Amino acid sequence: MNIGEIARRAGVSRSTVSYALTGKRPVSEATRRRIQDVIDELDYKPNAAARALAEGRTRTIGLVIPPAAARLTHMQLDFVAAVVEAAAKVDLDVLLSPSGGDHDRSFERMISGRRVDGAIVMEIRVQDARVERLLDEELPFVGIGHTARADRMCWIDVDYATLIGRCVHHLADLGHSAVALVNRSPELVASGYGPGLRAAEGFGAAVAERGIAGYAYLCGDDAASGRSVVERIRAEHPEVTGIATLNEAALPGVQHGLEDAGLRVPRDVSIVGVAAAQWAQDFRPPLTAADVPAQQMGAQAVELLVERIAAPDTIPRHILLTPPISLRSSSAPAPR
Amino acid sequence: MNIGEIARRAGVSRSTVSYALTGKRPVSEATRRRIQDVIDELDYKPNAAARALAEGRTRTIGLVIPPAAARLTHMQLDFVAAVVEAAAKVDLDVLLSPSGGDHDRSFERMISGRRVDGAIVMEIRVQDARVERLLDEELPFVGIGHTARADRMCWIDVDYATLIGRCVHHLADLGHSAVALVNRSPELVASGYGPGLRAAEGFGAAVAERGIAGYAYLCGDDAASGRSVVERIRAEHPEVTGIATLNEAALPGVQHGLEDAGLRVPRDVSIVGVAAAQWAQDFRPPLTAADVPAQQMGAQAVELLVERIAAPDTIPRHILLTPPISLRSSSAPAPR
DNA sequence: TTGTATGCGTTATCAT
DNA sequence: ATGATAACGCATACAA
Repeated sequence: MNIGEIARRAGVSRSTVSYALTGKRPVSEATRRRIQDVIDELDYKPNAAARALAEGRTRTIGLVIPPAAARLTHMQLDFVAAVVEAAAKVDLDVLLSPSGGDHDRSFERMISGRRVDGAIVMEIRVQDARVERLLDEELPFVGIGHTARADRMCWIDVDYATLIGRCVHHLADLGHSAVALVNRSPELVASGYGPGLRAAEGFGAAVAERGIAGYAYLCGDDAASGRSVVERIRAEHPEVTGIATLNEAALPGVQHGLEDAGLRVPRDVSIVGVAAAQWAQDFRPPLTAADVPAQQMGAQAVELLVERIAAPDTIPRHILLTPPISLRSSSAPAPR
Repeated sequence: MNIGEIARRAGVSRSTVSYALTGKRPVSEATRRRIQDVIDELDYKPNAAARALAEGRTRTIGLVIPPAAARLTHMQLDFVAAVVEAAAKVDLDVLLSPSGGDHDRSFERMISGRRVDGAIVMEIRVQDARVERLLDEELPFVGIGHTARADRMCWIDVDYATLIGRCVHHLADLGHSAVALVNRSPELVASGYGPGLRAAEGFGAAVAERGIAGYAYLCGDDAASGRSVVERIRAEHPEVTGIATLNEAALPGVQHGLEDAGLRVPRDVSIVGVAAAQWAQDFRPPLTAADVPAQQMGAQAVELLVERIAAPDTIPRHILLTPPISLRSSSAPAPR
């Protein structure tokens, strides 16, 4: 079923059908109805590929997610969900590309095949090949996270340096004098993962400012690693009574590890994190944390992208969020 | 950059370039090289929409996910991840459509716009408008889950009736004489959600067979509901010492609720579930559960779909999985 | 208000 | 082994 067939049955030309559909040209009420009847009868829908070819746009956006998708964190999952919902709301389809490094086939198909009108890229690294690729392909995009050269792109991010700093201050305020940072995985941070690097900075600055002892640990993004990082902290710095973290996935393991060591949260050890709100609430005990508004961010990313697609040559906008810390039950005054 | 430009610069016709690219017709080594050089130089990639239009296929599959995407369970997330990975592996792109009922715009775009060569539909209900739609549109698809008329479609599913039955038998074997089923949400089950209905059947059959007391409860897919269902169970049937569930999302709340009531797992109450393996392991205490191999299922769904796209008129294949229960730490002999 | 003709970038069917 | 050319289904500039 194509537009020609509709035109034939309605006794009009193809262009009239097309215009009746798009409304880009006035069509008399009579013929409009006649056409609509035929369309309804055969339930005709224009072919997306043909339309994309003729129109030069696909009405689709790409969403570039981390490749090891099975290990998406709650926060990442919330981003994906929010992006998909927000896109659907403005009648945009979402094409998923699981790609991290460069030269990824699905990423390349998306970009150079012009399968999408624009893209949202998750888990941006400080230097990111995908960003370079998108820039020189001149495809509109927005990052969730930003590169070192932040001015060249459109992005939305969370101010991890400040947030982890606030975690430290909160712990210091509670009287903790030795704290540890449980950062993301060694591989991720080594590859220049922005939040990891910035969290480390913020942590260093804050402990220096407060004059307390601070020890930064890298930790794999899984429960087992969380467990073992606790063992390392206990062995190397048993005086630590406060933990700041942005590693959601490790936290259940951290919790188990503390339990194994006979330590209770928050009586013996306080934990303060940066995490998705929903997740922080459901943690046990409910986690004192800077709640990252992942859903809102996903929706805003779509907004930014839509803007950018409409006006690709304006200067890139940025949004940097610094959500407040929500006090819950995982932090308490330092034990005496 | 289009194929014509490549042809011009290489001094050949467009068709020759096309054939050099697809290999569907022999091309002399000399011209092939010449063409390839031009292609590499301009890094030309064929336009996806044009190709789709000419070829009649999009090299894209649709993935229909539940609409309230923010609340995807771990198991659902694992499906999505597995599908995306498996699809990427065979150079298929994935278009996401968050749609539950019928008449969903993104679903309709996908189907009638012929944006995809086939689709994978998650969270199938016993009677499912999307399935009907796909059937009469004659678009190849496979369901994760099956309808009442299972023979008409291609699907892969988990045998919830049997698995929940096994949970009950496991509890009975441990001496529990009063058990409860924590099912999925009232809305979901009321709308004919297969796993919910089949779990209830399996539960009923098993408690009858063992001659123990069994109480089936519906429960929203969230922690708060989990908490309140425990309160209800405690109030109405305080003798219950065993819980069988397929409601992952409620389980943290169930756990909290039991704690609030001063009950410990598994000392006072045993919990046995049907859940994603990863999640069951990370639960506290590690959950005795039938581990749903979500990743494998996602990959198999893609395989089935690829098969079906290649041969749409063969009789539909089905895969019904019954993974064994993995004993972990959430189940123990009934308290005396 | 409506119709005609052309272009979008490929693939594929004829020819040669 | 290669070239011309007609689809593919729609949008739109140009005519009437």
